[in-house]
Amino acid sequence: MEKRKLSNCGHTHTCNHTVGSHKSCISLVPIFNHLEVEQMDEIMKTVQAASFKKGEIIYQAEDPSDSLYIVNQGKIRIYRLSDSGKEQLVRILNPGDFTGEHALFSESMHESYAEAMVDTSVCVIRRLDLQDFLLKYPSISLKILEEFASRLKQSEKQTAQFATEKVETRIALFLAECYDQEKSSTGTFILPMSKKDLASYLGTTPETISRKLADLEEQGYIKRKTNKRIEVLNLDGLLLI
Amino acid sequence: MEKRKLSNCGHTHTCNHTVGSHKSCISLVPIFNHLEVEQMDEIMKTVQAASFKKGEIIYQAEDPSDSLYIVNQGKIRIYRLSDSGKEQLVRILNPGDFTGEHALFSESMHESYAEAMVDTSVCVIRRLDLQDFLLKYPSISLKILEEFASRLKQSEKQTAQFATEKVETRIALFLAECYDQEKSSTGTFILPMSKKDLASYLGTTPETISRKLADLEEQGYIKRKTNKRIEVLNLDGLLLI
DNA sequence: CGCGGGGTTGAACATTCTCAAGAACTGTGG
DNA sequence: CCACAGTTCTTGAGAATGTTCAACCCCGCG
Repeated sequence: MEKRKLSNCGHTHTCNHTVGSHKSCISLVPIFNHLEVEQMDEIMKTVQAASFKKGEIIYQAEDPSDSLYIVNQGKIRIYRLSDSGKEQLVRILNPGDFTGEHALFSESMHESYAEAMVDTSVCVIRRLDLQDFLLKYPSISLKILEEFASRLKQSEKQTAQFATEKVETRIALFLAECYDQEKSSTGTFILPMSKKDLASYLGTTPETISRKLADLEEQGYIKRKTNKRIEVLNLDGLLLI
Repeated sequence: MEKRKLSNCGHTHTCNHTVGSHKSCISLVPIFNHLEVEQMDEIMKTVQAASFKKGEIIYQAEDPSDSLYIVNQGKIRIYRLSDSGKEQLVRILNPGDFTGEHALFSESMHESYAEAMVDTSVCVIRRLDLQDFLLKYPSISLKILEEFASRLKQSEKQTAQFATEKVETRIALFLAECYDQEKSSTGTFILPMSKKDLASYLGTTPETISRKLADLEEQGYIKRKTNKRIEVLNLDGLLLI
């Protein structure tokens, strides 16, 4: 956190240049997007803005966790370090995504690291402010519970995948998922991260990713168009690996 | 769900024999144990009891999920099946634990299986009843959020462990954790499940479990007293593997 | 006492990792 | 616009780690 810039934009409405972007930031988040204008304004008063340069650490393991971070612009890498020092990429946050939720409702430490992948601006809500708000407007709790439930489901699914599937299968499933999400008409999609990050995310090495992609191409399931762009030739086949 | 017995014990207070056990069941659960007597009674009115014989399935993947299950007596195995048909043990529920939370807040399907490991009785709360209750008493939401946050944290930790640690390390960490939880004065603990289940939980095979335990014993970290009872000789060593 | 399931052990095999070297890409300054 | 430096990516070969399959053991239970 070397050159971090913090500006409080809620209590005084003098810094007009950022208020607008906060609002759009907050309203992007599923948790909040059903709120009335007045409630939204109330939240806005407690929100702070912060920006981070590429490579800066937003929080790290062992830091006390007491804020929710919502991405306004940019990209954030969330990763963990194992006891043996190996890194695992947990997820990548894009505008509208948030992090910091795990410790928001219980006082505790972060167990992961958040790093700005590019210059990034975020909105910060402190735990106590959010808790007040939740007690006042219970409907938000249900939204958050929904989001938590969905993350939990996703995480348990991923755990099961690690436990039961081999690397090749995990890669194939990942490709299929990316393809699904982009649903471009060209039959192609773009890998959402570097192969290095992908390896870390899937619990393997860049070398293995490289080799398996070559295998999949050789077997006619996919075709590598450029470094990051991949064409899917046989989706059903991919899902059966 | 062959011989499942359902009895509604809330709306009429005639079946005294079970009301007591429900109450103790509910009050065991962290989510509810801070409630006032009146609120508790209100919940009790919406709770149903169910019992399952050893081996019976409580719910399975694809079943619509609309209830929270709280274990009163017995043991429940929660597991998943991968696309390729392999099974992964997600967790084992003991009295006071609950399941069904993932889909409680969003309409969806179960993705896992719940099977009674022994004769088991549970309390069931339907989604809509619980949601009403949450909106009425927001403080419960915070408790549930806390529980969710803790599960999410745990699950992400486990995912990261699968992604970065080899089987031997995962086993060592698991042993250390069991040892911690039992903190018996004898320096021993009891494996909480069969080696078969343990293999499924840790994403490996019974053969590997067997071999690694033999290795750990040979290297002087542990000593197998009986089939399930293990003595820890060098905890620090275990944690460094 | 024999049956069956879990548990253990061995040997061959499959998968993935590691290390090392070279190729391709990216961004930067001239 | 090009050349260079620093990455990231790919490929190869050998080593480590786990899995599979098969045989056997052990113990509880009918």
